[in-house]
Amino acid sequence: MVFNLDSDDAQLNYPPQPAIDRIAKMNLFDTNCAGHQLLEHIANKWTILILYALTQGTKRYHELKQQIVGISPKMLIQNLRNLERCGLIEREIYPSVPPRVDYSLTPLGESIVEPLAVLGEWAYRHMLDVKAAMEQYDNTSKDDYWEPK
Amino acid sequence: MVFNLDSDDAQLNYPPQPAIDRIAKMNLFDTNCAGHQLLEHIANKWTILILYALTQGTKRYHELKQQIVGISPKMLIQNLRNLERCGLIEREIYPSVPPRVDYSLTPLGESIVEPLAVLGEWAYRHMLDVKAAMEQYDNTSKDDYWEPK
DNA sequence: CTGAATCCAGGCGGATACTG
DNA sequence: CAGTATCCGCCTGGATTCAG
Repeated sequence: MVFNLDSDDAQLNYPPQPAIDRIAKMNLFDTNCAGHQLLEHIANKWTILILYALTQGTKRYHELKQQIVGISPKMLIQNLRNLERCGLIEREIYPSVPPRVDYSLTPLGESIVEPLAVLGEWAYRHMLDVKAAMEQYDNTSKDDYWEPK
Repeated sequence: MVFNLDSDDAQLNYPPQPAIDRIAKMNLFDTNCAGHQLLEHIANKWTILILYALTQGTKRYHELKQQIVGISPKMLIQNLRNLERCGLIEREIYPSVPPRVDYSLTPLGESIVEPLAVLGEWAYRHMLDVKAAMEQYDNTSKDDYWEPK
């Protein structure tokens, strides 16, 4: 097998090392580890959805607001700022009237698209399994497992 | 190309379709979509760390509490219950004195290990880039971009 | 149109003490 | 040991309004 060293992501899954070993090598449990803190930034609902939206290309503020149903302007801006601060997205301002602001992924931002896509696909493919499990849990646990006060 | 239908994960990355196309096919932006709600459950710091820990095998309550630095008993139990409800982990009770409770991944839970490992590796490999970006952002933005109140 | 600012309720989440 | 229960600060995050 030949590694393409130009692509960071390409060699990520090869050689196919067990996930347990790969995880064990990272000290993500350490609060002081930068990777731990980075995970905290990424691991939230809105951030992930914003990155999903931006994989489709450059978008304006109101386009994002429209696509990401239910997000408030405050949360949208807050997460956009956060992503910009992390260097994952870029903010470009066009000094026109009315103003126009474009958001797009940086190269670093594009590098996280693949991992997030994998995660999203897992959610999409197993959502019914999880839904069924939750319903069963809610039914059984109430009756013969634990009384709900 | 031959798909191994026995393995869910095996066919996830093949054929190598662009992430943008794969994401576009999922309506994860729809709040009503079960996949969207599932993402909300997964996308939080503690849940991910718990799943990371359990990839190393069955663990007891206090082992998890010890490994996941900084988690309070309340958050640990809350996230464990949540994961159990989603069908990702299993809780086994040994009626002994003192009591012993083992937590382990279900087959469904094991299926998410790989996506999470990919995400963790991304965080680990790019944490310095992000850290540098954040520092630069904090320095420049304060002076010549926006005054901090 | 793109935000900033303010207000405010709800809930997240930590600390602690306690139970089986 | 493995949680539960309670208190409570504070921060999230929504709604709304206003500004450039």
